[in-house]
Amino acid sequence: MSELRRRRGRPPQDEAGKRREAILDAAIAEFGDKGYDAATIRAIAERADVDPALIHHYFDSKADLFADAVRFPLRPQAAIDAILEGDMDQLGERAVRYVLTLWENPEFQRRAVPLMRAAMGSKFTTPIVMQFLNRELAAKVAARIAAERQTSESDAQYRTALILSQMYGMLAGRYVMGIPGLADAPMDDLVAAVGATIQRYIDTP
Amino acid sequence: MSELRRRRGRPPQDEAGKRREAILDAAIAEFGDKGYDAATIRAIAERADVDPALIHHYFDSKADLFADAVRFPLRPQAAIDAILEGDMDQLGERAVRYVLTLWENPEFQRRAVPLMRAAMGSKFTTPIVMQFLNRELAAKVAARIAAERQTSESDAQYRTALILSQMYGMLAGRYVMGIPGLADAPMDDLVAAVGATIQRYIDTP
DNA sequence: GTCTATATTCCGATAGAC
DNA sequence: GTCTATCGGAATATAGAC
Repeated sequence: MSELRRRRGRPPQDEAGKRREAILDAAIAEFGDKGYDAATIRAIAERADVDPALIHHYFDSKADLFADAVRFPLRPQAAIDAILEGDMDQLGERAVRYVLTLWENPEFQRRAVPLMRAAMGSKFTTPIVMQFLNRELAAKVAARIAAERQTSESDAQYRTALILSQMYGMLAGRYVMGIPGLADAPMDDLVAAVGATIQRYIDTP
Repeated sequence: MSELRRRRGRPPQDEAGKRREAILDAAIAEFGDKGYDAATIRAIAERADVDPALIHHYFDSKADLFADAVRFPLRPQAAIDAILEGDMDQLGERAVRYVLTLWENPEFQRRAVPLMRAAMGSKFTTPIVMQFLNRELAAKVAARIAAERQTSESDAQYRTALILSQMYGMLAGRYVMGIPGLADAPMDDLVAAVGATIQRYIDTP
């Protein structure tokens, strides 16, 4: 009995933090498959071939583990500014191409999927994701639109929201839900089609 | 003690199915607030001021309760055909206006939100929602586009997926996540802006 | 129809030996 | 760092009295 137990006397510390990495990797996969609530620490431990208690040794709580698991994708920060700086006429296509290229990176995708799920998960998780999204992205886009197009602040916010809604729908459909026709579409097709939409949300009065 | 218990000796059967309605109403609210996994039968029972066991009397399982709670929104079925029948040139605006009008109905919205959450909830809930969506909606749209525009089946599927992605993003942003600028936009503005997008996804080669 | 009581399982988290 | 053992609670679900 007790055969679900981890094998005992594990070589203490294979290499520095190797098991910790395995835990994070398993957590990303579990949160990505099941969403935050349905994912369990025990299932993550089993997936990482690790004792559940070890997870609590490395991470204080389930919420902390989730935060660490999705930390990576927040990186692109710098590139966003560069994209917004270019000429306004091709901003739509440029933005879509950048976002899609980012998502084609499997490492990014794996960490971003749990965040996309959390954004729609509950009325409690939504504001957490939205706060980050607004601070890192939406505010900058709205400011750029307001400055260039010289519209009111609320109009810029409205245009930004339209852009976000199409971006979210595209990414959710392609990478999370796997909608047929969208998940397997060539990137260039999407850049042209959705890029034109974004551009129109920027331009049209 | 045991003061969390329901008051005993409830008037047997207020009116036919009145408590059952209260349970369904509470379930819609809980599933809408927290999503399927985080919502609990106990919390639903407390919200409905009902004993948890009574829920199991009316509904066999949590999944059954969820299914019954969101059953209503599947109704519009008939109207979809009417919208697709009209002239192709204004199909975009017509579709957006119809969808938004539907969602402005609070009864529809309350039941549709849990479904939208479930669509992004996990890799297990996604196909359940998608199957319904495809059968009731996507297939018809794709057929109409393929017939009218005389494109290949896969091209029609691609266009339909683009349309769905923008629709999902708009509804999720406006009614589920409550994105500022989108949640409070006048319906006519959205009909014009998003309607034009949908129309372009139908038309542009 | 309604509720008490409970079976059964699983959860996140902790204490402490090694 | 790793694992055993377990705490304390909450989950869904069921059996059966009233």
